[in-house]
Amino acid sequence: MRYSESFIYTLKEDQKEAAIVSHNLLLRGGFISKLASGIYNYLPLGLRVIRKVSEIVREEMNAAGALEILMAAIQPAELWIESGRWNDYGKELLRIKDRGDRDFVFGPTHEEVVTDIVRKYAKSYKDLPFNLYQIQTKFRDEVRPRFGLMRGREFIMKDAYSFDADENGMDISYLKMRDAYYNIFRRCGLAFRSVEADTGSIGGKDSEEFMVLSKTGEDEIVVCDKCDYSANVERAESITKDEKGEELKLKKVETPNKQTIKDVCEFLNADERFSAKALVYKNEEGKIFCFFIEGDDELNEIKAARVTGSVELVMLSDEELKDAGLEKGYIGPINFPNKDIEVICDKRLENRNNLVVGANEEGYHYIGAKLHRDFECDKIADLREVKENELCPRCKQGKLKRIRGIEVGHIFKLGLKYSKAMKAEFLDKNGKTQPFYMGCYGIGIGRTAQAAIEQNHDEKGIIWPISIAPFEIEIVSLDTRDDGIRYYCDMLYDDMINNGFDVLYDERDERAGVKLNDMDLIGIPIRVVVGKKNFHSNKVEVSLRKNRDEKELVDIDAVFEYVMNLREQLYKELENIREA
RNA sequence: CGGGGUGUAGCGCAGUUUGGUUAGCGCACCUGCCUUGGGAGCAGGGGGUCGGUGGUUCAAAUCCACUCACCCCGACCA
Repeated sequence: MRYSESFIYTLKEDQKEAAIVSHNLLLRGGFISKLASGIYNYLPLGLRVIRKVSEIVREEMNAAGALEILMAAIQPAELWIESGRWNDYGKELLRIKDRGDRDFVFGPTHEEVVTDIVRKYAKSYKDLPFNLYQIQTKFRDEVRPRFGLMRGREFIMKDAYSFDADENGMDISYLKMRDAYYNIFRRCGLAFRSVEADTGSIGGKDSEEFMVLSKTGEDEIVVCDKCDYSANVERAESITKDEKGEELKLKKVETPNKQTIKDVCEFLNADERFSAKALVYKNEEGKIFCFFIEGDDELNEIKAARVTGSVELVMLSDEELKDAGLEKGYIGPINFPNKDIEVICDKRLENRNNLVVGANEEGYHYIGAKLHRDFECDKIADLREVKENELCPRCKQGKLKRIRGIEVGHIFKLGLKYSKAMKAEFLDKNGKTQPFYMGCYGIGIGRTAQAAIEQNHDEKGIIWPISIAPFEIEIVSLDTRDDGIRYYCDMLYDDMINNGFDVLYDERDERAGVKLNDMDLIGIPIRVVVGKKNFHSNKVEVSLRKNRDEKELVDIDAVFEYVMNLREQLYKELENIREA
């Protein structure tokens, strides 16, 4: 593409609306433009990147045996009612009506539609397994869109759905996708890691998220420094060294005006780890739960929601606590005052021989309390948030670290959830009707592109991995009025284009600084600069975006080959990128 | 949805506290000259009615009310 014939508009100044580098650079480089909150237009440069990422995804999906389809973006409400998600999905689901007042949704995901397609056609075990995927625009009416393409409301996603005859088959399909994902993110030049994940509202059994490691990531993940254990904090577990403590007699003590765990423990001269604090939540149906965890632990709300089978948990207000008959600051598990509230204890409490707990009476606590001796609860579960440096639950030796990541992909084993709800069935060898075992696999295309910038940039701009750069090579002509230089540049450009390479040729009548700075901002990996300075000695300058200090003067006749080698080398480097 | 903040030209901003001529600056854009290896210079020029609506006033970007949009922090997801 010749620059003068392109549609590239760069900005010198940082964009106010961008809170993170990658968003700022996408805007400044003229890759995207905002239309509304969380809704963006892809300009030529941005679209090229989206296409590059999509193509890598497509190649790897196809290589894994998946079949590309394209489903309708607008879906009838009936399917969502059938799956039960018309109610469960909530406000994030964009609902629209047609002229006949019939309900539709703009698809945020396609489990329902794909299941509907499959149940119509695939009737025999002989058809299985298969995996259908698409790359398509989705819409989720996020409460808080932010960071450009990172969390848009309208976004491009690759979603794949596997169908198998049995659980074993599903596991194999899942592993195939897992492999494909490793290939995809590696080819995109990203430092990433796959982590155990919570399944969230989509439901299902196992699931893993693919995280691009970045300080600005919205997700926190826990990794072991010895083995390959890694998990989203939402689900991470750990081994803690438990001291049981001395077994003491239960005793009620006065604790006037001491409501927080810290105050109480200080007052009683007790270790916070030997106390149980109460956290009271209600779920979407208004059902109330009281969780007891150790005084210095944090409740992991995701785990808590899963244990209670809730979609969402909200903390009770002071007033609601009072209405429930609970004494704020003094809530304890002994003689718990409200039988309608489910009481759940963190499993760590089982290991303590003496605990400080509230007495359900203003101004009093118990000391020396012990689970199963002095009190019982409805459930015991893992409720706590993992802390840094605790022991790895897998190798039992490494220490856990908390780092941040950007979730660019997510794979799930769905099992029978949708096939049962929507009666998607086939006949097995014995002529028996069976529901499909399903899996679903997503990749955020735009998010992946932006994550690449977050990971690869400097103060001048983007440093694209060659595989997803809008162009692989740029030719900058610094003396556009010199006939010899123009003739040479035109030739070189034509040569490269005719050989199928992606080249941006800057032949604008601008000063050198303007052109070079624009190119640095846009971030094209290989740069060829042709100017008087070297051209008269039959040389041009070639350099890489990622290392501008190493400029090579190449003989004008050898440039084509030199650049082709560089290009090949850059692609090869991607193959060597390891999982972070 | 709760909390905080911002809306003045395509982008970045000043002006608003204390109402008062044709609303200003930088970048970008157009014309000409000049310049051409890291965002040049000179001269000339086009573009906004100050997010919207209503009000107060002789007079509103500026004061008041309502409203909309956007951004940031929290609970959800690719």
